[in-house]
Amino acid sequence: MIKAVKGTRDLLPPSTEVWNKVEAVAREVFRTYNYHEIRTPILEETQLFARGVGADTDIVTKEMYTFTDRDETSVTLRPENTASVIRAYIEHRLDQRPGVQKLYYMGPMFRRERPQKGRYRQFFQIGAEAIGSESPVVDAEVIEMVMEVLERAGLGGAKLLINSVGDHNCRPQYVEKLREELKDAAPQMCGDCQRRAETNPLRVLDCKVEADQPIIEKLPTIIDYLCDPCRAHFEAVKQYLGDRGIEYEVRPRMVRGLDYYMRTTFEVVHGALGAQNSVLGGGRYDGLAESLGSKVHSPGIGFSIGEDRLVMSVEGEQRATPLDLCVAPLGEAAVRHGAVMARDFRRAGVSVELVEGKLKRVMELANKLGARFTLIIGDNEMAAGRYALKDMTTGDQQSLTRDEIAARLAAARS
RNA sequence: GUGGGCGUAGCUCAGCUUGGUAGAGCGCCGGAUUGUGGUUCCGGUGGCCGAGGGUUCGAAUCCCUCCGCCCACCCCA
Repeated sequence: MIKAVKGTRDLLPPSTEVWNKVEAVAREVFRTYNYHEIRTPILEETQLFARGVGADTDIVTKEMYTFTDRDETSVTLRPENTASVIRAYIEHRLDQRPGVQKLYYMGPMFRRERPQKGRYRQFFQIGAEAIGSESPVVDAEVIEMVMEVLERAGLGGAKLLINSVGDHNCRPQYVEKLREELKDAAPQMCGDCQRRAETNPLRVLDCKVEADQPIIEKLPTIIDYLCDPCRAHFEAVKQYLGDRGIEYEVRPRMVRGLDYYMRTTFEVVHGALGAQNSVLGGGRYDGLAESLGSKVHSPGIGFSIGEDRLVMSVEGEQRATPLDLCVAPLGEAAVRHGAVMARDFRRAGVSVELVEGKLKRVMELANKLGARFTLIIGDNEMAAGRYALKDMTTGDQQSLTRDEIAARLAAARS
């Protein structure tokens, strides 16, 4: 028995209706902010992620699906999409196009982690990138937009967390300071933290071990060490969010896992997601283009929604997709007659299922399919040009002409 | 990579402690006479009990190994 590979899954109806709805909502919101879709390959040269995401990150060191192609180049199934979008931006000289480039995407990403609730090896992201501006106005607009998507997708009770992680100017100084403090503090902390103090000091900040919290609270935060330009940027972002009435919480200890982030970072969390409670993450990446070899400075900011997680927290009771009409032809001649009628109704936008068989069986099936109406076509009906249309909710049945039926169906759909 | 929980019918699960070669509900299919669904009643389909090995006269049940799924750590979407 062949099964879906570990960490991947089949999305079946009616759940796929929810996915489509979420995607449709996102596209509609993106449209109103003048974002346009970009589709990049799922397969990229491994170098792209090593340089873009960061050679020392968990993603690159142990989570990528990498293999050697037949021409000996190393290729990787994309673990995220920002690096690809920037690659495409550089490759196609989108910096030469007028204005800020506002791009969105949706599709599968791959990371070889141990699966658990809300975490899959193939997962789907809906994301957007605004490239070509350093303005905090853009930061606020991007955040506003993604919050709009969440709200219109039906997600309630989500919490927006923001932070600034500084830039190449102030962050190294902060990390240095943190390292210093940790020399004294780390020995009293959990084993993981002692290890992290060496490898990645920033990670100590979001340790969840209860006993470590008092110590962590005394450690300096990046916010206190921001250089003036970074501080001004962060203050502006907060002000613009305030102008829009967007509620947020500053989390000075929030750390992001990708190296390219600088200045603004943000995240939205939601309960009922299990331990993986983050629905989306994003931030500014002003140096990413350069680290991918671009000669033009291309500052940008973007986010990525975990679509699996969004669907999970939005998904309520799923009712089967409604069917407008079930056609029940009685006999061979009626099947031919009914098939033509079905085509005409479909052309008018009505969803139609044509079912052969004994009337009783067809009626039972129509009921199970949730058909709004059933159209019975027998010899009498064909001779008279009037057909029996049964309203499955009320049980009423009327003898109507084609045009009358079309009108009834149209009326019921509106 | 490391823990913990769980694998019995399409689905949700009982049976396992105290071994005697499988059950319920739902679903699916059919019937309750002619071209009418939902409710009810009757009948039926359906399982190498995750896989392999061991103990035993006999294993879904006890023991070992493996595999799979889930949850958590880690990390992140």
